[in-house]
Amino acid sequence: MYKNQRNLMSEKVSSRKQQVRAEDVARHAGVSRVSVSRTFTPGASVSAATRAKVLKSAEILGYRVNRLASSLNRSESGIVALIAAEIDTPHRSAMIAELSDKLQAAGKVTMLINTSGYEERVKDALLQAISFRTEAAIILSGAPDPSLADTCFSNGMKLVLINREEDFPGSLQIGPDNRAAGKTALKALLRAGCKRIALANSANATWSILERQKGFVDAADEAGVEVLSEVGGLTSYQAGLELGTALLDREDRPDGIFCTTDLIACGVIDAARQRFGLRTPDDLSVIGFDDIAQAEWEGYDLTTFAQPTDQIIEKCLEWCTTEQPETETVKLPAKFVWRNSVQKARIPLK
Amino acid sequence: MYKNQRNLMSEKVSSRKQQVRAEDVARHAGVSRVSVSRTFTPGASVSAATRAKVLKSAEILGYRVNRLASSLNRSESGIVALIAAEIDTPHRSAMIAELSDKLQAAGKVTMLINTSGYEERVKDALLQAISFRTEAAIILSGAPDPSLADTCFSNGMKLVLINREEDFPGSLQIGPDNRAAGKTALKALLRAGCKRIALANSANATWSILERQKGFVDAADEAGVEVLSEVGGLTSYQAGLELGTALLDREDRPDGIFCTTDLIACGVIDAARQRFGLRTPDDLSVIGFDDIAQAEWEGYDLTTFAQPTDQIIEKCLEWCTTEQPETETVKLPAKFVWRNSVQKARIPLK
DNA sequence: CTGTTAGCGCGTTCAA
DNA sequence: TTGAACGCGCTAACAG
Repeated sequence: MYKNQRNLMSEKVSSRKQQVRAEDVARHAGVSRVSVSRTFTPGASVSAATRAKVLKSAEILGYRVNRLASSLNRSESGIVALIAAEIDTPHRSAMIAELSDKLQAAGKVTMLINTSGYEERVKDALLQAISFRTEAAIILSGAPDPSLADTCFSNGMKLVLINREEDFPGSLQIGPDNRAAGKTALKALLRAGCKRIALANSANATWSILERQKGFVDAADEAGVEVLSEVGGLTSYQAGLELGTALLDREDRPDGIFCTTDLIACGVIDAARQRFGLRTPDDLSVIGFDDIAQAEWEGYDLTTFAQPTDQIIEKCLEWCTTEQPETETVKLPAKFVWRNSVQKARIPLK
Repeated sequence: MYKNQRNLMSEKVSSRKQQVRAEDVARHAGVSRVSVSRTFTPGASVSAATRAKVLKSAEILGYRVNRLASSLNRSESGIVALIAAEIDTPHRSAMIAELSDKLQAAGKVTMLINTSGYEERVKDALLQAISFRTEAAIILSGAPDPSLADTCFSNGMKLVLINREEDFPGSLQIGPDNRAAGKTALKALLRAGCKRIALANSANATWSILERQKGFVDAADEAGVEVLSEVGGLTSYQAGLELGTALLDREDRPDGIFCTTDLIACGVIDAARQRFGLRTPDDLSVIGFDDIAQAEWEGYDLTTFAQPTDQIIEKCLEWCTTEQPETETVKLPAKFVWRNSVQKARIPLK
């Protein structure tokens, strides 16, 4: 007999993991198992008396609804996958902190999938999300394999790509307007009176970072300004140090540098200060991107662009809870944050 | 009739979310549903021929085993909960990055629960973990309600407390030996020839941070050294700025400061440099704790203690995969990382 | 408002 | 090796 196997076996002998079930609570409370279920289902009709009995018994037995089982039944897992690499990076971790917080507030549960390492992991991550019948997957880094689009869609899984534009039907693609920011950065350096303008970028820049670079370079072309371009290393503080050192070592030393990320900018500022004895903004103007916590630190006081994090997340959640959303691309303006790493002339740009 | 409802209803009319099931694959491959299940169960016996057919059909239909369902059946969810606050903080995010990476490598899935905000959320987080029949919960910040111990235990959920000692039966309590580190810090400052020694700590320090403080102060008492103690603010860079300013403003300005975290240390160093024109290590020796990425930045070059992260995580995973682990408390030595924020005398301490 | 019944998708027996 | 039957814990639908 299967039916009573569990109850017949001694607890210690059982190989199955024990847990308190609705049936246990029902027995304890002297009601039917369904009444227990109803007590924990918002909007279900149970009399106050039964409800009270159930709650009391549940409390005593330490009962919690098994969401694995209820998800299976209602085909709504309540889980949202966050797929990201380098999650210990300032901007990325801030994004994850905000996202997980807001997801919880919306009653969702977040499953974090770390894809640091090889690119292939993004595909695996997505497959894992599908396995868990995740309601949505929010991809913060890397590109998903388009061949998975159908599988996602046929499992009713929403997809959001942050900071990346990809041909992935049915997804929301959202991020800051990187090109516009690059353009603004150039204008700001020009207005600050910079004569020799440079760009510092990493060699393994992502799509969105390259967009910033393009915006900057294009604007320079339009303005007829030459850009000293230094590209190398990873997107990190260390790269910034090296890029800064290389730039400041030049005979035609730049006096205004746009760094595609704040981490790079911090490295550049430290290279200037520690290795060349130069100070921002007096000797050198520096602009970054992301507005990480360190940008505000007194040793950097970095003028930068704040990612429209709140708006991105708001739109994300709205989209994830929409029934059958259409493919959509959203570009939000990055806010220019004036601090004190750019020479005088604090003229607001537009 | 329930049985065929799903197939009878037009896909568009159905309110249930559609998904590819093992049964669909079985039909497509012309085998029984059980064969499909076996194909995806490691170690099950299926003939190569059936297996091939199943895999092909699964590929075509985009089938993925529903882990919600399989978890329910095998009562092993494969999910591990990570419960943490302030996950955008350097040390915390590094910890989460490492943990999630290693968990994945061990075949587990991580559920991230953000408890920033009010303390009560730790309890909710644990309840949520229980609901999802998480195999283990790793608590990185805050203290769980001991009343939940039974519920955790009766659901077979393992519990790990990192950096906190609490009366929570059945759990693993693990972290660095904070007292010993505090002691080492004092010795290092003395050997560096510091005459006026100070401590900078936040006003809302956690248990483990207070331990560092105690270790430092106790060692000072033993050595008969007076400690200028400045306590205030949150455990943050901003607090470090203020604490540093307060300390350096004193008439008996300290020449050696132990900061209970690296973030505070960075603030103190910036206060010294930006507000008083003092440099480390020439005018001031500073020691931190955590060895965050910024400690290595050239502008700080901070002497600090590295958390034994790898060992903590290793032990964590080992413990989580043990059948019925006993309550255990583990203290691991924090590694003293010499950089250049402490005056000369680089004498390794033991 | 309550209890009975059916089924969510899967893995695991048991008997062939 | 394969298929039939059962149950994991739960909720939705049905009937009273």
